[in-house]
Amino acid sequence: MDRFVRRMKHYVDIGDADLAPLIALQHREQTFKSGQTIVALNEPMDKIHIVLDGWSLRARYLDNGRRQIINFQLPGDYFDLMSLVGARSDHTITAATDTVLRIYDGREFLDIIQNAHRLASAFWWVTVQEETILRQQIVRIGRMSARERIANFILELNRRQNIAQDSEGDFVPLPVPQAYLADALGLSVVHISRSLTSMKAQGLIRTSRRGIDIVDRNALMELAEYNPALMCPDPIVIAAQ
Amino acid sequence: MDRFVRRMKHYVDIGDADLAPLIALQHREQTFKSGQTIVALNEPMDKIHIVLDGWSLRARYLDNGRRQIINFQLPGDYFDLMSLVGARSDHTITAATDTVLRIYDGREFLDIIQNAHRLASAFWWVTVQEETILRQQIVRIGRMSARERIANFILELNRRQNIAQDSEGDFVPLPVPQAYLADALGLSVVHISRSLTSMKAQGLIRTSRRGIDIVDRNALMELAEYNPALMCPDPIVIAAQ
DNA sequence: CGCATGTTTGATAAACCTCAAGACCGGTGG
DNA sequence: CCACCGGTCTTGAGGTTTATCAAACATGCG
Repeated sequence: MDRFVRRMKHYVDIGDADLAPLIALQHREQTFKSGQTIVALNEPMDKIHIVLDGWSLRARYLDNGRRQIINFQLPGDYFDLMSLVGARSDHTITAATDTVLRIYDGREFLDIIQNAHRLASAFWWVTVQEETILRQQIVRIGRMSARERIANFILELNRRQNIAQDSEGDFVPLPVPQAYLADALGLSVVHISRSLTSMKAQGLIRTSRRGIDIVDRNALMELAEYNPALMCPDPIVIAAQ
Repeated sequence: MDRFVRRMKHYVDIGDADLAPLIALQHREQTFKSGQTIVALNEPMDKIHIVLDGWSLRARYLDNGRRQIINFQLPGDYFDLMSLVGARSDHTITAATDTVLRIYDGREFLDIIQNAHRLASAFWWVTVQEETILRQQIVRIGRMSARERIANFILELNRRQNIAQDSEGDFVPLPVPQAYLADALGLSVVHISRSLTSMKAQGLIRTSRRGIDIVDRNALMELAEYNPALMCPDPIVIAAQ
């Protein structure tokens, strides 16, 4: 529950008392092996998932083996409004690494938040954040060069990671191969590799097997035209009724 | 209210009685000239907008004059979850054509839907649809060729238009210049023009000053890998509590 | 060590962009 | 009614970015 609670508290002034009904709500945990499907295309979504450990991803597959990764879910992420209205999934959700999920029943979850306005507020925030991330992804792949996309994406991952674990580090764990980056950013693996190499040569970042080190954050932010304020709007909570 | 109600009824089995509180809710109408800013970047969002006539658009601007249009709002569209939690806008909203909006106060709107679960359900559906549109936009610009993007986008506009006016036509009004298409699809105006020309030559579409005619829908759908079922999930309503 | 998986590098090709000029079109004023 | 004007669309030529293919190189693991 840890990182998830930390994240909600980051958005909303919510106390343990408010969270109690959620904690009391029945749930189960399930582990998925890397590559395993969590929610298949067109499957009715009636469960709420929360990532406890690992990364999952949303993606759509085109012919010619093309894949577009819509976004990644990091620990603390992953709650889906669609589950609350019982829609069918318009994309696939897959474990990007070995992943541990906490799973609630959508119907029961809905009952809880309908009667706990502070909690509802918190989940609206999560949904707002999710939309912001989608919009940012559109800007990235629509109008940015390869290097800009990568810089921007690294900074976003860093920001999300730091929120989830309440830290301030400059290291961005990247537990997936570069091919995943490619499919997220609409580029080829080869070009990702070349761009990373040039960014390393320029002293912007360092890479290792486990992730990326931000060396020159200012330069990276300039390259990425990254404005964290736009990614993480101030928590302004509408008081519960 | 027309097209907006029609749209909600398309998603949710909602009667006039359910809609009554919304209709009774105080609101105003406002007209924006083409190009006028409706919501500025970083402005607190405390109002709910509904497009009565015209198109508006969400966009982000980068340096070098680059613009990425995130999506268009057509008549009947445009409700923003962000307004309900009082977040600041992370993008600009602009009138793409002369536009008439119906505007509610976010706080009052929230009170209404918190006490009308069927109505809340309907708005969740609208939000789910919005997210679906964002995801589709990501797939388009991330992994599709220029012609595929255009084909896909035309079909989506056509679908949305048909839902809003409960029609089945093959004509897609396009009240904005091709430069807008370019900024939405992450392409240059020149390449948009060339691609449209080649699609006309191939007998897929016809163009006129006012819009695009779908000539060979099947071929267009194949080119676009377009699956309407993924764009418009079946309305499965969770019964109001 | 040998294998599978992932990354880097090189060479070539395709897609798309930019710049620039010309054509079209709708509206406006004479 | 015509001429002109601004905005938009089209076409051409040449350049840049990115993709593709293929091979070499690393790395982790049994």
